[in-house]
Amino acid sequence: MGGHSCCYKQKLRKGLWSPEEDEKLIKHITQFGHGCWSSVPKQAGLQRCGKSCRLRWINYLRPDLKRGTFSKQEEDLIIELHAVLGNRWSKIATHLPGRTDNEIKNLWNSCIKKKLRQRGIDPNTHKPLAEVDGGDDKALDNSEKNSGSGGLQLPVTPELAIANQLPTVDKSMDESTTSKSSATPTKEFFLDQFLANHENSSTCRSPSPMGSFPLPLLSFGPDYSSSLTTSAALPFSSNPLLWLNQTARQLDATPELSCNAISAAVSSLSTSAIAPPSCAGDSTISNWHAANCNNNPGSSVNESGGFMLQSSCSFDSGIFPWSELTPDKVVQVQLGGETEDLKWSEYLHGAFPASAAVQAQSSQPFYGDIKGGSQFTISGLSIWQQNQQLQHQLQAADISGKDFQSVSVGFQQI
DNA sequence: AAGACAGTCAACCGCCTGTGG
DNA sequence: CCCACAGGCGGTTGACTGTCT
Repeated sequence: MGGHSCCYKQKLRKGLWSPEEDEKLIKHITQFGHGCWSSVPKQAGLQRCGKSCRLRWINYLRPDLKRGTFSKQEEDLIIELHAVLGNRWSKIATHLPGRTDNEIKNLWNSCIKKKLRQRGIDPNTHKPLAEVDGGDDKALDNSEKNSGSGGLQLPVTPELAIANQLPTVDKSMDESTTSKSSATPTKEFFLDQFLANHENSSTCRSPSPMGSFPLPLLSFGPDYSSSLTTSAALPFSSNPLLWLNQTARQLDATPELSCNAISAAVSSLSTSAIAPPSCAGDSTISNWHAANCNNNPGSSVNESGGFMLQSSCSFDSGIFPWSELTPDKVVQVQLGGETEDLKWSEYLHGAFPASAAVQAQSSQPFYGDIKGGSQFTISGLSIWQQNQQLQHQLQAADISGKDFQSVSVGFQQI
């Protein structure tokens, strides 16, 4: 695009993608994988730059994408994650299966921000608006500018009020975030651990699907104010995130603090039976693990039992006869004993009842929104899925190895 | 009916980081 | 160490759409 070398060489198309372009890109990637993105447009016969192709694929054409509106649970989760991660949309997106960072970012800017303000909460600091410089728009603008740092911002609690007296929380957070050469475990490391632990713990959940979700105070339901008062006596279990924040802060200040102790505490957070006030019976969190596995699109975990197209199970387990789908081929889909006849084009547009059923069940529409009547066969999709599976297995091994290394170094230095 | 306005969303832009020569 | 390149990310833009007046 614009300033990128891949865009200099020839006149490249910009703007919206045509169905034909989509078709070309899908065909190419499902057959060959994307490999080097900069070579994709050439190989696929597209007058686009590689980055544009990548974006189009990631944000729109990928078969493991959810489409459609966000559920209330997803919105709550985004708010909670934003309170922890700030504007790191890609990180937030990894916790929402089938959602892209772009989608989440758009939702945040167009919708959630407004909702939070209506609730009297500053969307950037997650504090009551009254506390953000009088809560006027000017103050909002200022805080918005500061929000990009992804600082750890939490709702105001008595503990946080104390915590806020300690200096340079966000700064140290940012430094720890950016100075990746530092071998000392950072707050972010523990936050990641924290989140990861909860993702993991959600896979062996107690009967309540939300039983282990640890961010009760980050819920902005009507009982928000009551949680402010009840959390004071139990600094650890009642407000684990705050505890984590403070502990991590102590860690910054006192590196002699045992890393093991922190890790153990973080782990125990995930197993503590904290029931968040506003998320019971939520299916989104049921998919939290799947979100984790969404880093691995080839994974097929969906413990809620719902149909999740994001995962390879949809493609590889033969639920849908992808390889046989053609634009006008009639497909039979069995749902609850009833058989639905539908065309592939309807399939793509999510117009068949199954999509509605699936949507109702899991708040996720089927891969239904490919624009403009793209018509193509998807015979290569399972190949793509397999490639993805392989790639992500390799990546996962690599990442865990790196993590292990950095943790080891961190332990050595403490 | 038509223009104004607001909301949504796909796509672009520019910057940063990692990697390989 | 420097440079070029690719990929990734967050911020922003602009087209489109729906609603209101």
